[in-house]
Amino acid sequence: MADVAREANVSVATVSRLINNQGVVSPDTAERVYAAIEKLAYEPNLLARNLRKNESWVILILSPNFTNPYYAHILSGIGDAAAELGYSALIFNTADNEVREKEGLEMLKKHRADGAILMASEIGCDWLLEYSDHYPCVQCSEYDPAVDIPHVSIDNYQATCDAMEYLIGLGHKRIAMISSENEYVSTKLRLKGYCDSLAKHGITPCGDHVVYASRDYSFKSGQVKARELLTSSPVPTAIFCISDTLALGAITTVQDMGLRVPEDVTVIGFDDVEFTTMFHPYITTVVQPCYQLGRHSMQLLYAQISQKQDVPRQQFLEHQLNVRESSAPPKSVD
Amino acid sequence: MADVAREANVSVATVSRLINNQGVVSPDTAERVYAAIEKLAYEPNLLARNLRKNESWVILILSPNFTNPYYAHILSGIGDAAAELGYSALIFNTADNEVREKEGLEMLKKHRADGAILMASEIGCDWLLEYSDHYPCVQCSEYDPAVDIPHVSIDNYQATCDAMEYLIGLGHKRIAMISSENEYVSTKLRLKGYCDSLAKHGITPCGDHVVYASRDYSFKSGQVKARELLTSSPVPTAIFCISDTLALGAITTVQDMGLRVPEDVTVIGFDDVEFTTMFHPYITTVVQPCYQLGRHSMQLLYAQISQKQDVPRQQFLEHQLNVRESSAPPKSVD
DNA sequence: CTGTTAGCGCGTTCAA
DNA sequence: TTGAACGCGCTAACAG
Repeated sequence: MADVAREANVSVATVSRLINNQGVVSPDTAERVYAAIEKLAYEPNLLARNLRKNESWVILILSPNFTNPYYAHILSGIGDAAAELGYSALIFNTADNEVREKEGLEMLKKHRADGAILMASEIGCDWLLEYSDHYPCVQCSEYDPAVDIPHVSIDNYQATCDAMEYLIGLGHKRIAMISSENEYVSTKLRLKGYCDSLAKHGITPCGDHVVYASRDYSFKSGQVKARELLTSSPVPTAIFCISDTLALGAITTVQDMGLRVPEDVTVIGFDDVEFTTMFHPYITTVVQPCYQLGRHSMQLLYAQISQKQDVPRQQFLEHQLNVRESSAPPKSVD
Repeated sequence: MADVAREANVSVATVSRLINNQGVVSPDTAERVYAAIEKLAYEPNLLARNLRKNESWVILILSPNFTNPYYAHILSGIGDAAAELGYSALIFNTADNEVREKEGLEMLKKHRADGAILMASEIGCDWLLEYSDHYPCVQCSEYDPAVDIPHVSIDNYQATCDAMEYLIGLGHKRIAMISSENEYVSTKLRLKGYCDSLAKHGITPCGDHVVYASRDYSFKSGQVKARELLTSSPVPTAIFCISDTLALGAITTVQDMGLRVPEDVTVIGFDDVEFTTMFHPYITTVVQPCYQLGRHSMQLLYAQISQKQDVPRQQFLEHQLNVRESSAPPKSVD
């Protein structure tokens, strides 16, 4: 910057004013400065600027992993929105580990980032308040209703009710659910939506018809749990899975057991990731707007960082039931 | 830091020396300082430290997207290795766009990052030298053999030859290839491996048997191109696809046309992403060690940043052919 | 409209 | 073994 100033015969203050569009600079000096910047290929040193202004223009993304397509799409949305707002996005893999998560949040204290977006917080994450009280934080998809941190998600309860209404409308009565053993609020709400919907229609759920897959919704655990369901009695005519990967696992197992989807068993999923339409039967699923979830999280974070007034604590995005090939009425209505 | 110094009755220099393990500090003053750090929950300000040392401890990852599982796994490897080395990983979505790519690399000039890892560079990327000459850069998976930038990848030529030897060994003679219209070195080398392998066995390739899918290996284009192949004459008995997504598209098309995989047509893929074993037929494919590709890229970048001597310009990782269910001998050997 | 100057928080001389 | 002082490159307050 000093070089530019010398080259243009002005002071560094003038150069600074110009590149920050601050104050007024006469047209001809401006031209000289721009010429010097061009000539010397000058780029401002963010290290110095950020120290001076005490801001990093970096945001932190905490995720249990980046290969799961669900997280990958959210990541994508955050990244794009961040870039548009002039921020750089730092990724931090928590490996689903609270210690790692705290490690990541320490970045905030060290001024490496101006704020953080957290994915996959479980119920009982009040310890997060220690950070969110001091630094801008947003939770994406998962949150604790009892903990007051701004978050964005879909309405998991309503989404599940929609799916259940659809299944019940199809004539299904013996509807099973493959839930998960994690402590996500989405898991809780989906279970509640399932139970309430059955109750509303006077259907008594069979105790064996709710099973719990691995915390990360693995394909394999979907297979295992589907087998459990199909060997239980009475056998369900429909299986509601809280993720597409689980649904895919369930479908393969149904088929391996010599049954057909949807003729013998209906299977529906949740999320709508790519592979739902990569092979038949295309999977009927509840669509989550992952990319938009990411974008809105970033915007919410930005609102906090820029100290906007009345930042919403909660934001719900629209979900949608996509009916495809893996669902149909039950064979015989008993 | 001044607070800590005051609290411990020492100067800031002593505090600094201590947290950087520099010089010698007497045990008892050290203890006082540590106590003060603990008491005040002091965390060094990276903004200031980095300005002083003129380094950011951030590395930049340029990728055309983060949702493609292939890139997502590399990203994961880079991120983990970076964290182990004390670096933070910045993601930058180039959207397969050269302008965006340059935009990303400008981060280096601005001192936002100490180095960059580039994915998906095409042949003819000499313009990159403008950056790689001044800042540490590594190319992951793709590179230009004519451009001297350190890179890590598999041996695409040998990998393709291995796959072709397997197909030919199975008895296939009419082997088609779904390549891509991009300009990646991997695409070139795989095409060469395909041609050379056929020639080596005295098989004259049919001109119609090499088709070019979309640059991003989309599922849909795999379907379209497979249909072209299966309606050409003579009909191929095997299709070698340069990505698993293409292979999956091809398989669904084969099936939609009333044929069976592998009984009527053999299909093999490349990369080995999750869905190769998510439904039948499990896909025979060439395994790329994506995660390791990412890790090694980061290590190579680190070697450059720390000015190690004799940083290798080229690094090949092991590939492997995974034979599964989508490949078999042709029905009739003609 | 422009220049001088202080200081962001730290690491690193140099002198004591 | 410790502390005082300087400066990294920049922005902002103030003076002119």
